[in-house]
Amino acid sequence: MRYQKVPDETIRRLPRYLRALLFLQQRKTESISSQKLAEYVQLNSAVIRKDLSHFGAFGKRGTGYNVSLLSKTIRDILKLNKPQKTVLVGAGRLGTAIASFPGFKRYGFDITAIYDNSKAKIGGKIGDTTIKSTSRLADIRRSEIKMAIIATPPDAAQETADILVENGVTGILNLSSCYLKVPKRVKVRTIDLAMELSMLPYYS
Amino acid sequence: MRYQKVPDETIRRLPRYLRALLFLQQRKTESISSQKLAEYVQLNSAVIRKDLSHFGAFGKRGTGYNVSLLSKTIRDILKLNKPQKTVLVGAGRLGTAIASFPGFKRYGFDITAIYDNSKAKIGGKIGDTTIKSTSRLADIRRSEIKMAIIATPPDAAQETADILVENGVTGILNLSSCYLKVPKRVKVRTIDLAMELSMLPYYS
DNA sequence: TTGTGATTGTGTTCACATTCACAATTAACA
DNA sequence: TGTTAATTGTGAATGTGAACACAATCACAA
Ligand SMILES: NC(=O)c1ccc[n+]([C@@H]2O[C@H](COP(=O)([O-])OP(=O)(O)OC[C@H]3O[C@@H](n4cnc5c(N)ncnc54)[C@H](O)[C@@H]3O)[C@@H](O)[C@H]2O)c1
Ligand SMILES: NC(=O)c1ccc[n+]([C@@H]2O[C@H](COP(=O)([O-])OP(=O)(O)OC[C@H]3O[C@@H](n4cnc5c(N)ncnc54)[C@H](O)[C@@H]3O)[C@@H](O)[C@H]2O)c1
Repeated sequence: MRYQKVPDETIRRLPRYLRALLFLQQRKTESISSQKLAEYVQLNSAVIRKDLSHFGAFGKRGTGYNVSLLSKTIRDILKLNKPQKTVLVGAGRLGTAIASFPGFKRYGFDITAIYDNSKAKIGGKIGDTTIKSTSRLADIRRSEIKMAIIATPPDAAQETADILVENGVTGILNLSSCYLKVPKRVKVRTIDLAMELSMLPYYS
Repeated sequence: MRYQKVPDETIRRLPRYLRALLFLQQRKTESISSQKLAEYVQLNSAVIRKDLSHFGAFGKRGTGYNVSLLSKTIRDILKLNKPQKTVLVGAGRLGTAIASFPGFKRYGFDITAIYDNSKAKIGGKIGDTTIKSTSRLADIRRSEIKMAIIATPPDAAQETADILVENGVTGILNLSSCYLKVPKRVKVRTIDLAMELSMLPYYS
């Protein structure tokens, strides 16, 4: 697959399609038109068709897309078919909320390791997973962990990212309020809820 | 101010600038060039200059921008100068993490009301704020609350949004995994952490 | 006052993303 | 088998945002 050719915006939308498709699968819907899917995900139907066409033509004209085929295809594209082992660093309020949220499993993520640097937290458990000391963070090298979630305070985020990247992580969801410097091969998505909230009053 | 004229992307970036400026103010930095600011927020300096130019010319050529003036100006633009009273609906794991996070205050948000529909939670407290029953959610009409954070399960999100909008809310940060239908005058930002994470493996 | 070095503000160009619109294709059915 | 209605896949048109590049401006020093 030629990554260059596919727009970033397309990749960003694929999970939205997948979420809708998983919902439709629960409802035992067998096929769906781009038009109907567009309503679910609040987009123009042409966007959906063009997005999907980057990866081949798996719609049927006159009918639409087969829900389970499309769902499987998108999971393949996004590499979500095999469980993605994921590490969480920072078992604070936000980190704990994330670690105990069952919803990630549905998208193929498995939080198999949790690290924190607080004596009070190390050794404790979230669900079945024991919180380990960040002094052992480099241990992830010997696992198959490629994905990471950073939920530490901002001033610990960069050093955390450095260790993660050194030890095999190629994707980071960064929830701390600062930007990270990483090699080009590593993909970082930074979400600061305070930033997202701060946009809203402007429009009022 | 003519909202139409200013690109949405610009508004989305202003909070990033503000965050960097608040940091610089702590460091007692008096002025900053677009070039330096660009490094902090990981953007091209021309983007910053163009963004700011939509609202006037408050930079000094040869010197850069006055940090505290720019910070105040952006807060004015974003309407963050007066505390924005905010309601949280859904005091679960994510909601509790948000309600107990002190960082929102720095951007002018004040979570003055929390609602949940669980008997076990109603009457409890997060910090100084008592969790109230969603049956009383319409009470927010008599407050000055314009902003809302939805952290309920997805199937309760739409009905929650409807009540919020009916009672004066014009901005919603929606953390539940579904899209909301609201009147055009209401601005919604939907963040589903599972979606954000799902993009990452593609690039690995 | 004049020259110098830095930096803004912005017209222009370029790149990308969205929307339109329709020929091609399929399913259903008479 | 042929006709109809639906829907995809996609070239072309349109819209939007990012990057470039430089004249205008400013601080400051000689
Ligand atoms: N909670 C929110 O609503 C919210 C909103 C916006 C942004 N954030 C950001 O998310 C991050 C986490 O927020 P939170 O509310 O969970 O904070 P928190 O203080 O509750 O949790 C931080 C956790 O990180 C741990 N930690 C500190 N240094 C560490 C290190 N070097 N290595 C590993 N772990 C370390 C702490 O022991 C703690 O458990 C922060 O950067 C915060 O700015 C949070
Ligand atoms: N926790 C995460 O990491 C995470 C990640 C991605 C998405 N989400 C989404 O965020 C939302 C909240 O997640 P969570 O982990 O905090 O869930 P949670 O189950 O811990 O909390 C949900 C809370 O909402 C309350 N609630 C239920 N129905 C309600 C109603 N009608 N009105 C008001 N309150 C109601 C419940 O009593 C509970 O306190 C969910 O939609 C979830 O899909 C969470």
